[in-house]
Amino acid sequence: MHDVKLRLGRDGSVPRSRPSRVSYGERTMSYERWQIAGRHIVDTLFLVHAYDISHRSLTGFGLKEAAVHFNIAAPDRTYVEGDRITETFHNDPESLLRYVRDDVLETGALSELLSKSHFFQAQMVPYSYQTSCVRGTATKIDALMIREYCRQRKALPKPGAPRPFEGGYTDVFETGVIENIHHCDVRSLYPSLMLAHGLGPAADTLGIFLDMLKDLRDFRLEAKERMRRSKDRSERNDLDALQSAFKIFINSFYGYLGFAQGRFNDFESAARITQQGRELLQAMIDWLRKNGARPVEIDTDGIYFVPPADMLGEDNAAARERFRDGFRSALPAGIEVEFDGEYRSMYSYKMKNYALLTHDGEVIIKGGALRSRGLAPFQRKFLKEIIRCRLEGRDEELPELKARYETAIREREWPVTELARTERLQDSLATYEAKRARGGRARSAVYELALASGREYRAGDQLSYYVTGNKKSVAVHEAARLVSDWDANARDENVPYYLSKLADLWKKFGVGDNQGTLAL
DNA sequence: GCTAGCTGATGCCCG
DNA sequence: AACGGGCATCAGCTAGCG
Repeated sequence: MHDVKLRLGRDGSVPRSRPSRVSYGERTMSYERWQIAGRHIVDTLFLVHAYDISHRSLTGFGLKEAAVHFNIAAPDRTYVEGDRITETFHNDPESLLRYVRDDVLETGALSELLSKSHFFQAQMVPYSYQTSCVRGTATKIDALMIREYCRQRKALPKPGAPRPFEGGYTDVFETGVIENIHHCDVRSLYPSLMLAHGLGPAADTLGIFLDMLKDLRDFRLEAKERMRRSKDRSERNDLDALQSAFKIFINSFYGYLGFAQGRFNDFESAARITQQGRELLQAMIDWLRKNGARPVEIDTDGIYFVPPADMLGEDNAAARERFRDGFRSALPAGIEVEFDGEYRSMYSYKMKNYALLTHDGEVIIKGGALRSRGLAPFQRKFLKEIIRCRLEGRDEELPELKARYETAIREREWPVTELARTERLQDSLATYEAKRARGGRARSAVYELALASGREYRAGDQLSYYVTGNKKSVAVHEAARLVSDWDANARDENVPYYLSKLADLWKKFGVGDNQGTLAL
C-alpha cells in the first residue's frame, strides 16, 4: 500500500526467491526457496520430514501434530481453525494473538530440537546452515572430499558409471507367534567393515576417505562420552546434536560409494562391503544354531533369535554370560556385537515385517505390510489390535474384535477419516499428465482427484480420499472422493468395499488359518 | 460379460 | 539426487468360464 520495501537483508537488500525442490528419502517437495542476505531460513516442516524418514513415528507433519509428538505443545494452547482466522481477528483479536504466539513458540521449540545438528554440520561441511538443511548426506561427503582435493591442488576424478550391486542379507526362518525373543546387532556394521578391511574408493589417491571416517567415528565417541559426563542440561543437548550429526555422516559413507553423482563413488567397493556383511551375518546365524539358539528373523546387521533352553529359566545369569562371551569371541577383530533387546514375544510375518511385545507390555510394529501409511487408519488399528491379541495369547478374543469392526463399518459409526487413505503426490500434476499421455502410467486416484479439484497442488502435497459406491469391486480412481468433500449428513462411503478390506486383513492375520509356526 | 490371476508401476517401509 | 531389499495395492491386461 505504501510501497515500503521489505529490507530484511543485513545489507538492506530485499528477500529474493526461486522455485526449488527438496527431497528426503522417497519424499520430494516443491517449494519456493527464499534467500535473505546474511540470514538463514530453515523451514521446520522440512526438518520434521527429515526426522520422520528415519523414525516414521509421526501421525502428520503439520505444526500442531509435530508439537504434540515432540511434547512441546503448551497444555492450554489456543487453537483457531484456518477458516475462522479472519472472523476471529475481527471479533476476538486477543485470542487470535494468543494463537499466533503459541504457533511461534512451538516453531521455536521445534527448531531448537531439530535444527541444531545442522548448525554443527554447517561448521564441518562447506555448506551454509540454511543449505545444510536441504542437502543430502552423500552430497555433503562429496563436498568434503572435493574441498580437501582442491586444498591439496589435486585433480578430481569423474564419477564411475552406476551399476547394480547386492545389498544386505535379509531372511525369515520362522513365522507366527514366538515367545522369548532376544535381539543382537553388529555395532556400525558397514563402517566397521570398511575400516577393518580398508574398503574405500579406489579413486581416492590421497587416501582421505577412510581417515575421515575414522576421525569422525572417534570424534563421535568422544562427544558421546563428554555428553555422558556433562552435568549441564543444555550442554548435554548440544553434545547430543553434535554426536548425532556425526552419526548421520558415519552411516552415509557406505551409501556414498554407491551414489551415482559422487565423484569418488566406487560400486566395486560398495559391493565388497555388503558381501562382507552378508558373510559375517551368515557366520553369526551358523554360530547361533550350533549353540542351541533359533534364529527367527535377520535384516542386514541384526538378528532376532530364541536363546538356548538353559537361558530361559530363572537364575540364568551364568548361562547368559557364557553364551554372550562365546558369541563375542567367535567374531573377527574389529567387529562388536551388542545384545540390545529382550521381548516377551514376537509375531514374525514376512521379511522386514514383524511385531514385538516388550516386557512392559508395549507393542512395537515394524514393516510396510503392518504399519504403512498406505493403509487407512481403521486398517492400521485393526491390525494393531489383532497383533496385540496374538502376541499376548488372547486369540479367543479375535472373533469379537472382527465383529466389532464389521459393525462399525456397516453402521457407519466412524468419521470417514478412519476409512480414508492419505497419499502424497510424488510428481506435479503436469508430470503425471505427461506420463499418462506417454502411456507410461496408469490412472491414480490421488492425481485424478487433484486434477478434478481445480486447486493448485504441488509435488509433495498430501490428499486424503475415500471410496464411494455400493459394490465391493470398484475402480478406485473412479469411485474416490476427497475427504474434504465428505458430507456427514449424506454418507456415501462404499460399505461392501471397506468390509472386503477388513476381510482381506482377517484372512492374512486372523486365526484359523495357516499362520502357525512354520519352520522353513 | 464377468472374474481370477498375472505383471509392472507406484508408494511406503527396514536397516 | 546416500544404498539395496521387501511388501501391498492398483490399473490394465489376458485367459477361462458360463
